[in-house]
Amino acid sequence: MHKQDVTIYDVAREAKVSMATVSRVVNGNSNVREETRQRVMDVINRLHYQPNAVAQGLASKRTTTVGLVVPDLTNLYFAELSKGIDDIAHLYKYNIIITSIENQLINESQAIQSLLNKQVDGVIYMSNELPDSTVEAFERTNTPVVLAGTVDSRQQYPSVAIDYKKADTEAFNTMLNDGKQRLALVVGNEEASINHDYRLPAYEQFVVAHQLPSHVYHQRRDYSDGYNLYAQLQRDQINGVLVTRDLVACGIMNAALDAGQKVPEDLEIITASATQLASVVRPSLTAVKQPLYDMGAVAMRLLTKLMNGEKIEEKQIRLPYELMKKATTANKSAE
Amino acid sequence: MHKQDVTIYDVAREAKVSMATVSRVVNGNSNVREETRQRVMDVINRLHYQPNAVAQGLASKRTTTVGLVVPDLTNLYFAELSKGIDDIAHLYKYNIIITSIENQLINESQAIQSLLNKQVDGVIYMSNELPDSTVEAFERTNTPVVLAGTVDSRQQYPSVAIDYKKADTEAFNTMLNDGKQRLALVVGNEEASINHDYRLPAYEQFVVAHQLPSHVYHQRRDYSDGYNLYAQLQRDQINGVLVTRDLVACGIMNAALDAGQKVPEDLEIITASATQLASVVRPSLTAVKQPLYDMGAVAMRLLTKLMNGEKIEEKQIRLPYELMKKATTANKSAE
DNA sequence: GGTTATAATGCAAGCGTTTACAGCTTTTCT
DNA sequence: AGAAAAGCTGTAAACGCTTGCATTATAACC
Repeated sequence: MHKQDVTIYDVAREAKVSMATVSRVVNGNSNVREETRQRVMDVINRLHYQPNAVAQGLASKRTTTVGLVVPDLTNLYFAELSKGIDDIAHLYKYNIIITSIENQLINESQAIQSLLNKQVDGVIYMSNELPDSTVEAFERTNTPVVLAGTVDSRQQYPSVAIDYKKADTEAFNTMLNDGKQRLALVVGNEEASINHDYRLPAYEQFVVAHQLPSHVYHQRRDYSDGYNLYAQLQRDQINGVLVTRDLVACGIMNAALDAGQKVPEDLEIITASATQLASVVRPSLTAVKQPLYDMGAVAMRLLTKLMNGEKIEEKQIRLPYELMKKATTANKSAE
Repeated sequence: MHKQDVTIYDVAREAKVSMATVSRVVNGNSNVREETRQRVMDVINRLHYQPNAVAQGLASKRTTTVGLVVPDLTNLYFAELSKGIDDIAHLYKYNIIITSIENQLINESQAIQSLLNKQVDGVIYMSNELPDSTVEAFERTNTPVVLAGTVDSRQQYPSVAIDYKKADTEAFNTMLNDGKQRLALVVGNEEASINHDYRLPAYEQFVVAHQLPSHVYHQRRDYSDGYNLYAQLQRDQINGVLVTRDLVACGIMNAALDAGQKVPEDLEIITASATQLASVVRPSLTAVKQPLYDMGAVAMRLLTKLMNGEKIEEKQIRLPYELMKKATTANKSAE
């Protein structure tokens, strides 16, 4: 039914050279006389020849394609990371096959396998969990993997992130300085490495050090989770809360506002991963601003090196973050 | 350096059949004796054989991959569409190569060409503009294309959208009924088909019919554009505005709130394409709720038919939308 | 039981490239 | 000028699969 019709062979015939030579000019191999190169280029342009990347992939065993594994396309955290990845990927002429795994571990295996069957040259993995089955599939195919905005307890793959422990501690300190003594932590999955290895320890250490009560709420993932959680926070007399996801933070904030509370006076809310969202809602949320775009970009750059066979010096890359305080804007929308 | 090592040939040898037979069982061809099929399957599992999709693609001329063209990954409008597309694509076993064209017409050509060189079986195109060069590339390769959440004046490709003209008119009517007489329209690119062919005509028709002044603002694409536009709206004494993008709408709203105005009492803001964002900000925006997920899903389903060579009856599909009024919530956050 | 249809398999030619390797032409050097 | 080196180009064998066609095994029929 479709697909191109002009092949490297057609070009070769028209230009009166061999396929090998055409291939060389297409791939910028320098072993071609300028005159020949020009002649071939002319034919290429005249015939609108475009190399068939599938055939190239088969012959060269490189597809110039990378896999992007992401839990949810509509999660701005990952979307902003992806943008950085995408830009650098383009720069290095890679295409991106995107695979969303939607937290259904059931068929993550299938999705990953299908990705690998496409012979991607590398994978950027973004998700709070990296199942064994997935690691095994990566190992089996010997595919370079980089984690972006993601950490894994195995520390097997390079990962680009921020220092979560430090950031969280700074956030708690901010609230404590604001006089909030009843601090809470709201996370998604307690067992995810990011929480298990960083956020929870940071929190526990903090409350112990300052002799504060400990309140951790987990399995809060979306807006309504946050909204509904507010009642509980109120019962527990929480007046400062660090929330991992800003959509959840918005839910909490709106519930608080709807209940007639003032933010941050009555309840200070800090989001541990700010996206577009955090800067649009009012009153603005205090936020840990992770350099998402840069994290994605660095991760992708790292992957290009791995795909090139270069060895990486430092595998666990931690980028600087910013804690953006927005305490005073509260009254702007309330006045 | 890497990649799998067990090929169809290994399986054939181990199972004492020909490659052809292995290929048949892999592809579920029914012309295989059950006993043989079982034997081959056993070997496949034992050897962890996985077909090389690149080789399959070359041999069969079908890659089971579709291209997704999107302006910006972090734009929730497209992200929500993409989610619908992604789900259906998975259902039909297609992988997705995503290409963001970031409004830089400069290298959209390159990006599209690179996508087509990968021999995608079809493309879903989402963007306000469909340049001639892109159409030519599609035509040259005879690739099925479906537009999602996108319209094009050529009406050459199937498109899945809503009835923008009707939706906009309904939005203007709502504002008029609320007593707003100075209505404005805020769009991105005036020349984009969606605006040129639908939104602007709808607006002009409406203001003429009701003898209202006409105020159109264009080239407003992001949050700060909206925020900065507010001063102008105030100068023009606008009290009702339809904004195509909700991020822009949020900018306008926040500027209005910062200026001490009440929304919607002093300025009614309706977003013509609601995303997550519209439901999180306070006061909630009145919004035209497009069924983005469904639009994506329908578009992808349509594409599977085209890729299958089926003919499509109706090319311009218009799904129902919803106008969600949120007038009364304004005081919730203001009290 | 011999014929025919039918199901199951194998053969081998692609699919459109890349890439050793070899061979031929120039250059360069002495 | 002749030899060695370097630069160009072509030949042909992969790459790992699909698929039309031929062939053989099995089933069905009278």
